[in-house]
Amino acid sequence: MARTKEQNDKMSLATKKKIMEAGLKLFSQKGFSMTSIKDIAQTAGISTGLIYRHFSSKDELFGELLENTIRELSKAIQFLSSHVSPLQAFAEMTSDLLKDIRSSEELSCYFLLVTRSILEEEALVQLAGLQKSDLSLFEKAAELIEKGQELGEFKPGNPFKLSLLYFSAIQGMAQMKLFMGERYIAPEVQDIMALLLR
Amino acid sequence: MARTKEQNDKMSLATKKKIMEAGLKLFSQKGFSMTSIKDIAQTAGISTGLIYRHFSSKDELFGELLENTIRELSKAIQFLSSHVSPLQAFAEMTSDLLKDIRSSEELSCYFLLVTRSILEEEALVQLAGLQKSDLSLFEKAAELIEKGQELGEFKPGNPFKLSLLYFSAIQGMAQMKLFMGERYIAPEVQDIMALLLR
Amino acid sequence: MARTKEQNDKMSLATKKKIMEAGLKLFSQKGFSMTSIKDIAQTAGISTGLIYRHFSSKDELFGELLENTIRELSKAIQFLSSHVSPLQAFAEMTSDLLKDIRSSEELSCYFLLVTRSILEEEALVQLAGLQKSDLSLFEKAAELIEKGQELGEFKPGNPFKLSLLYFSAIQGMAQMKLFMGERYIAPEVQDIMALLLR
Amino acid sequence: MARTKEQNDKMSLATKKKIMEAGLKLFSQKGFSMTSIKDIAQTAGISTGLIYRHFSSKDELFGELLENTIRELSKAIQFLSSHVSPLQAFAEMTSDLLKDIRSSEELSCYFLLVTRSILEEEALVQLAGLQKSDLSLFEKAAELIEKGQELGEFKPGNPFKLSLLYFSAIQGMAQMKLFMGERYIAPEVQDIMALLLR
DNA sequence: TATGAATGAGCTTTCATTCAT
DNA sequence: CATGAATGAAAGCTCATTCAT
Repeated sequence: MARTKEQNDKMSLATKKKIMEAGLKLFSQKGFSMTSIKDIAQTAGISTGLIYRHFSSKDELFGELLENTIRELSKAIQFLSSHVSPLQAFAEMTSDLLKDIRSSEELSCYFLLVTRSILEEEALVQLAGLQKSDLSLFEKAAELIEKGQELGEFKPGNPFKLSLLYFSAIQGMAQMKLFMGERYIAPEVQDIMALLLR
Repeated sequence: MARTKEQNDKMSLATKKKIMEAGLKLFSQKGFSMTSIKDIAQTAGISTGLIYRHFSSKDELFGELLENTIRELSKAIQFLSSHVSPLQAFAEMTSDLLKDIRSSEELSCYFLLVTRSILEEEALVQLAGLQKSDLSLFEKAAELIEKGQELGEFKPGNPFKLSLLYFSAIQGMAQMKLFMGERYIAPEVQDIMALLLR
Repeated sequence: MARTKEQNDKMSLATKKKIMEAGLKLFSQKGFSMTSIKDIAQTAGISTGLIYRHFSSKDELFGELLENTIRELSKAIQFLSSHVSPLQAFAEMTSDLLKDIRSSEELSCYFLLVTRSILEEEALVQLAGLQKSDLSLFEKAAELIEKGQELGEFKPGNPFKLSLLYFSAIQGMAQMKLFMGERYIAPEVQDIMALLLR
Repeated sequence: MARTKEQNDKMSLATKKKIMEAGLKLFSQKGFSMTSIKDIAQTAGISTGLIYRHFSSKDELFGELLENTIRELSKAIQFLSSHVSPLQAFAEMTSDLLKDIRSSEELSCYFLLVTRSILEEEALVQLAGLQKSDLSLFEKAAELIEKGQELGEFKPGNPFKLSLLYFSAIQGMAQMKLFMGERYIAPEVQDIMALLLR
């Protein structure tokens, strides 16, 4: 008879994953408008029509990728909150982020996807959720910074402002890496930490 | 004949200026693909056809704006080089850049235009020129940093790497400002300088 | 081997019948272009692929339904010819057609299918056959009308023209019924017969 | 300088008229789905893109044509209402409609457009308005029939039912004409009037 | 035989670009 | 020089059809 349901599900899932990987890569590299459905299909090695079996529109695909981003950011929030020493938490997070940036891997793409999605006005609906999520990341970080300031490890000043300073710098690094490619030389953890420590 | 040649030239120049201002504003706000020629014409208060008397294509308009950016960056390079104290040079440049970012003014737009132009693959031709110009900015800055290191003012380490660190952070700030709008709180000069000083 | 040839044939036949019923219903309700193969498959309770085991294309399915229509019309022709009294023949046929229209049943669908197939230019091939068949229906009816005129029962005038008048009206009723649904009030037999009688 | 505003308006109006004529012809002949924007553009002798300068979508073009139809039907209603003798009113209207059908002219197309729009589920919004308008035509006609019945000119029976009978027949004629083309022989006024008179 | 994932041609729609005025 | 109507290539999306299982 036909394929079994499990076989179909497996195929379907594999295809969806291919599409999302291609989408993440292309959207974060070229932006929403510059990335065509055909591009994504070619990168994923499938036909254009097949994308519409998994996502009802280009916007929806983009939206789902953004939601993933939110989820990834939430994980980072969790990570920050669950650590005891603010200093250690930031050091580890910075180390992870720089590693990602160096290797241009997924999280780095996510960071840029966020940036792009904001600059392009697509996805206005998701944006609300995204900005909130992003802000709450900044706020969680700010709380940690405040705790660090009490411990005398972090430099004094408005903790939220310092949080923004930190993430702006990280974002700039991801962008620059994408811009310069192999010629980019990523900084060391302590270079970034200098923004926060006394 | 009604108007004199000079009058025509003056009008022509004024029109071109209007187009470039509109282009800079829209491209840096919405990105290359999201900005239509009609948008630019409306913002400039002229007809679409007139744009093509001054620029042979949308790409060319974009390219010319990029070239302007390069020129602006060159000025920054000049500024850096002509100052005696590296520390003072960086402090002043940082102050200027942060001021621009705070007020979202022209130079800030230029910065984002560069970023966008890199992410969108339009303007591949100009890119080469831009990257070179950009790199030369980074290199000039690196030279200054090196000098500063010799004077014991700057922290030790690969000067080019520190230069990248500095400009990445600046770029991240500009992006974040655009993202968050009024909610963004720009850092102080010494917060940024912490990246470079011991 | 599991099933016998006969069992397979029976299943096959049952499937084909289900497809044709679904096709007739949907094509006459929504028209050729608005009806998708997926629609038909779902209505028939089978997979899309299976339709192509029975019909080589959507057009062919439509064509076969049209051929059925021709066959139905032929039966009406036979019916007309075999009756002695032209008056009685028309009265009975009219009664049957109005009954169909009132109940929106199969023959009514067929009528509309014909109409639709003519308006949509699909099925150009079948059309030839259909028009011929249709014309021959009109001609048979015309012959009967002529006979009725000789008997003094029908009004004088070009018999073919009267035949067209009659079938045009019937077709209009079918259409109007579909249009208005429950709000439609079908006429009585004698209302239609007034077109033909003195 | 440029074209004057009047010249532009004239060109614009002429183009819009060409589009609407092509649309009316093709939609009523082939139906909404079978008619492509390319078809309309070719028939109108313009480019596809130009259609979108006058109508924001295919649906809107169709909708505007439907609104025209409503307006035409309203005129017919006015015509009916303003005449003194019901008999004369119907005779004249019938004469006009048959003339249109014979020459396949505009009003005939409008009639079929209505029919098609109902069969295809596009234009659901307009449909409400259309059906109401159509019904009010039937009701106006019914009133006239009732008056005629009081004068003893029209046959007895439910006036609304007779009204439907009349318009169904007219609609059937229009359809048949389109179907058979030159081979169609239209009936005389009194042939149709036989539906209503004693 | 039966399934539904996968394909790709073709449709609607957008927009950079041209050109008559 | 200035306009905006007109063009047509290219994008997003649909759906008849194929094919591996």
